Amino acid sequence: MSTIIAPRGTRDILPCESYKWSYVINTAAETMNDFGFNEIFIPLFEHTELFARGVGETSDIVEKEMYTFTDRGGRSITLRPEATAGVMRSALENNLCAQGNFAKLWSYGPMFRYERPQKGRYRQFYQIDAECLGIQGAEADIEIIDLSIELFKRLGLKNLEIVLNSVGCEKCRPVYREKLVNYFKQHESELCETCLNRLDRNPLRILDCKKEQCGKISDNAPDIYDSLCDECKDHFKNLRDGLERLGFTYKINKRLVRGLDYYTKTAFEILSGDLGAQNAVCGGGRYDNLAEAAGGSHLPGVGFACGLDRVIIVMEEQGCNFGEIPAPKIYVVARDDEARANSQIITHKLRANKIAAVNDISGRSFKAQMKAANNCKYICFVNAAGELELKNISDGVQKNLSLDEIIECLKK
RNA sequence: GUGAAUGUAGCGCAAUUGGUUAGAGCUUCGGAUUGUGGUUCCGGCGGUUGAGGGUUCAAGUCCCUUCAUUCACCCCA
Repeated sequence: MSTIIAPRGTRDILPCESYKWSYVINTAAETMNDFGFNEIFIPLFEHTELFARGVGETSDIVEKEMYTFTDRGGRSITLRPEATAGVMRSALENNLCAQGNFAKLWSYGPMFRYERPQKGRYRQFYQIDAECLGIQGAEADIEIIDLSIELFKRLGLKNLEIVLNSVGCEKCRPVYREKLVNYFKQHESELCETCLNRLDRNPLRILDCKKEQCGKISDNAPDIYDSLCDECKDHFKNLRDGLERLGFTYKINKRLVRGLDYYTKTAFEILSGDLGAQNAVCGGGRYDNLAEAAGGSHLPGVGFACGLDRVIIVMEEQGCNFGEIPAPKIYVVARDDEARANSQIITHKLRANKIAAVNDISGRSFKAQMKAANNCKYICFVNAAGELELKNISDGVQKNLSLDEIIECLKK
């Protein structure tokens, strides 16, 4: 019988790494709080229909990447491939934006997509998510981008690039779409096979094709900015002005077409040069039609998703700080075998006073205990008679103290 | 889903190109020395060479299958 291993594309975040994840999540929680975003917990799975309708039938995610199964009640269920649709569903279901109110929400957790794993890409991967619902104006877009940049700044990430685009709305996108199709039809013979496929289903994505021949054709394709309606033009201008007022530099990329169908107007990505081919650490944009697609009433929104796995890879490569590696404050060393019971009692009492304490519970030698104690700040020696000595490891000072005195000393 | 590379102690690696009982290092455990730890020295544990099949007198090494990892394509966080 072979031993069972983790499924492809999943992995364990082991203790030697998990503290880094806690650090990033804690930093995110602080940042979100400073921006007035409230944490929300939503299910890891939803009705398949939510993603099919919300994310879009023609998106790659829905077409080939979802973990979908039928539950025992015959319902079609899907492990969430992204968070926005679920947050939107929850906001509608719980009337978070009733009576013209808005909601600023954040969340984090695992997402699931059936893809071939590679650097910075897993089948179960983690995202930090922020969504601002109920606000039509570009101030919300600006705040969302500001928030993502501030988060990365606090994490110490360097060499990031903001890439910006507008993909229009339900009024102007069809017009642009038609122009595009007409243009590409003239060059049908030169397009690659996948792009030919996109021509009918999702022509905007041809702009995103990285093949050289398609790229050349796209270079002369109609410009989306010529097709934007006045509202979208204004929105995009307000966004750019706002970002400049905050001192951000960004790049416009007309080729930036988010893979999820629900995006309208603003689309943005934050890229890092320190990843491989999967260089986006954060992606987001505005989705004013998602609520209706999910069967609700009109509710505009803008948000981002930040790839935790990728952020941590970049932070490691850039030598960023992950805070202190957690270690107990004090190690209770049994002087001999007869003192072992006492070491457990003392440890128990220290913990009851909220002092992080450990003792050896594996029968190790005195020397081994001393060695293990080396990553603590203090050592407490115990003998069979229950007498205690406290040693400060950094300066080597050691003195006889009662348990109460030790607790008093460590609480400072 | 496609392509390429890789898979040997817990970890990172070696094994004279097919040849005897698969080796050191780090880690771990024990001992000695050091003031009772972080240095040094000695010793122990640790392996069905990813799995299955084949070729051969002989396979870690060659062939096939399979699983997995890594990187890239596609796409995305």
